[in-house]
Amino acid sequence: MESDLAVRRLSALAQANRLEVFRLLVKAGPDGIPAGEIARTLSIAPNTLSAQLNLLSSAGLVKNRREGRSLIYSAEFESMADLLVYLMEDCCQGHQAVCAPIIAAASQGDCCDPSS
Amino acid sequence: MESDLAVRRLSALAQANRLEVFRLLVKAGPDGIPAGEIARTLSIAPNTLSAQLNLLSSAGLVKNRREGRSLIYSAEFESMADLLVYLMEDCCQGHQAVCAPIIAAASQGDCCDPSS
DNA sequence: CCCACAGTTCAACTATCGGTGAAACATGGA
DNA sequence: TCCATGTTTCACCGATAGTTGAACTGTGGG
Repeated sequence: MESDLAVRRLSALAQANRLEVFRLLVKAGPDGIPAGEIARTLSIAPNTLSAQLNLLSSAGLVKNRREGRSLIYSAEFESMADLLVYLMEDCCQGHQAVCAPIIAAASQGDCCDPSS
Repeated sequence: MESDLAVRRLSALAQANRLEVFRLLVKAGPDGIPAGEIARTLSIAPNTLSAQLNLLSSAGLVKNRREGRSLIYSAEFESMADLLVYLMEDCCQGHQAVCAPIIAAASQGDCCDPSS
């Protein structure tokens, strides 16, 4: 990934509302959530939320599809994975303090089960 | 980790200069680099860099020690690990698209060797 | 003690960001 | 066709971030 794109994704996540929105969408999974429901859930004005979703979308962290009158937003899981891999890429020049806890967390089921 | 702290760390990394500085320090390892050398390496004015380092420092991503006339900065690897774990925590509600590539990257030696 | 060097702090400027109200657009039902 | 619903777009405002020049602190050498 290019440094520029990493900065755009990091700054897309570097705001309380957007981080909450993204985490909500991540929890929701591939099915996603309509914009209006996100707005009600997080108590964000619809127009404000729309701007935030636009930003997340142009950073490639979120996508949307229309379903009737609703726009369903969902997380772009691969982009998120790219970002995390990028942040870890140059982490371990002979010392494992960075990655070891992450692998441990993943292996202990804090995240997904690596055995499947 | 609290959401507030995650936002502070993400926004500390969400800027081209600071992301480069942090990655440089990560590559440098625990020994760290003097502020002046960082400034020369990345062509950043010393006072500008100082402000950036302050921000990274107050986010807990960087620490410094004095050595003679130099201030040696180094990455806080545990904080970085905390942040990455936080971003992965709620990632996998029944689907593994997020974490699988990360574990794969770590296992394939893109990061550190998980076997040791 | 004085000076040079390494960094930091301060004040100021500009640019960008996040939020709001009003209006517009898109879709589906009566 | 008209209207209600769901969402976006636009213009604007206040607040915050990043950079710069100037002055300051702290350390070591002669």
